[in-house]
Amino acid sequence: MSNDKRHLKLLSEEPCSAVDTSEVDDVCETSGAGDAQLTGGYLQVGDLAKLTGKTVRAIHLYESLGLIEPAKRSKGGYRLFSSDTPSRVRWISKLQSLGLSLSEIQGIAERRKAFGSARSASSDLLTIYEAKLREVRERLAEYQSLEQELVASVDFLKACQHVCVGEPHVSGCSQCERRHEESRVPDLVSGAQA
Amino acid sequence: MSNDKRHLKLLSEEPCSAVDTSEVDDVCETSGAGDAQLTGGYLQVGDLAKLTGKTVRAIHLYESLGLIEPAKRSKGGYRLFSSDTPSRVRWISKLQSLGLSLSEIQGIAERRKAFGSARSASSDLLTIYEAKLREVRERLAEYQSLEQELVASVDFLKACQHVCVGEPHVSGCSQCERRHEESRVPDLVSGAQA
DNA sequence: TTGCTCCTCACGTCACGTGAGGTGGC
DNA sequence: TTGCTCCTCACGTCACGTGAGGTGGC
Repeated sequence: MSNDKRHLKLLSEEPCSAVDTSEVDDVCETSGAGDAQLTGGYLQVGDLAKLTGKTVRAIHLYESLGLIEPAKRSKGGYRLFSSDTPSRVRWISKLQSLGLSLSEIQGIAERRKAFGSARSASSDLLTIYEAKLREVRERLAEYQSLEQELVASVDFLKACQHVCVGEPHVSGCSQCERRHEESRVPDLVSGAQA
Repeated sequence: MSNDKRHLKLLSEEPCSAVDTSEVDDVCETSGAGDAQLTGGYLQVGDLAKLTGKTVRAIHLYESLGLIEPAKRSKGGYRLFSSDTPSRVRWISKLQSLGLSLSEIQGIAERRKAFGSARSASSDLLTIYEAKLREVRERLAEYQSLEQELVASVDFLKACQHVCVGEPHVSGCSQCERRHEESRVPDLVSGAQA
């Protein structure tokens, strides 16, 4: 009935690599030309990308939408981000994983600015997260049933491999399937026939 | 390191509604103008859409890509689909949920046609499904950690509601958070600050 | 000078969404 | 005739991808 067209993108978590020689505790340094220590503690866009698993293009997009902002620019025009930006980008990423569009995320950010009180700001987030928690649990159930169907399909196809001796033609599959007595043919197998 | 840009769309399962007066066992009839019994057992595009939770536009797209095909057309040009098409569309849908693009699905369908033997056709599917099973299990783990972070964030924000008495300004949140002694501030909460 | 990273356009892509203008079928 | 469903273009959308052509910084 409802046309739920939500996309759910999942994060590649990319945790900080262990070596961390800096005193700033929220930023993992990467060795090389873009090292934050060479840019006075700031992160270049490539560093930010690596730390968050996003592309440079995506980060440019988030900036153009007002979701993040470089602390300043180098004299050559390079964006220099402060050390709390990775956390901000991860926040955007996780909200996307929860099915929010970038314009919905803009809305949340703008409401947060508009709210006078901390109480109403946190209450706004609370409402959203409670709803998303219910949705995520539904998605989890759907994924688990997909997992089960994959398991059933793999089992079924392995049985095919044993039954189909002597290289019969593909067109025979629809008849053959009726002879796997064990159980019903999974959608992932039956749908594969044109 | 790797830029995994997979989208995962989830299905709205839309199981057949119970009432089924037809003899065809794979199709649930919907009452009304589009009733398959009025079109000689065939399904109109709107029926197919309802049965699969897809839009008419999506079904047109799948046809243009050669993934499905109407059994015939009415004299007025209406597409008439046979009763096994819903299963085919659900197959497409589930492969999309597994992160396959429509052109990848085209590839699978074309290879299936090209394969001479049933054995090699099922072995092709088997390879794909085994890989997808591993991916789905990774996604499940990621979703579960998202769920946990949502739970932690909801708890945290509820604590905020109790701590923030007297309508302090939002800007105070970053200081306030340090006083919730219980645990670390979740990304979903800390990232919300600009 | 070399090599890597960055800059700003700006068009391309994927899976549809959304009308526009018209016709079929009971 | 009315109302619902369908038809075929064809442009729009969302979150980027992917060059093009040029410059910064060690």
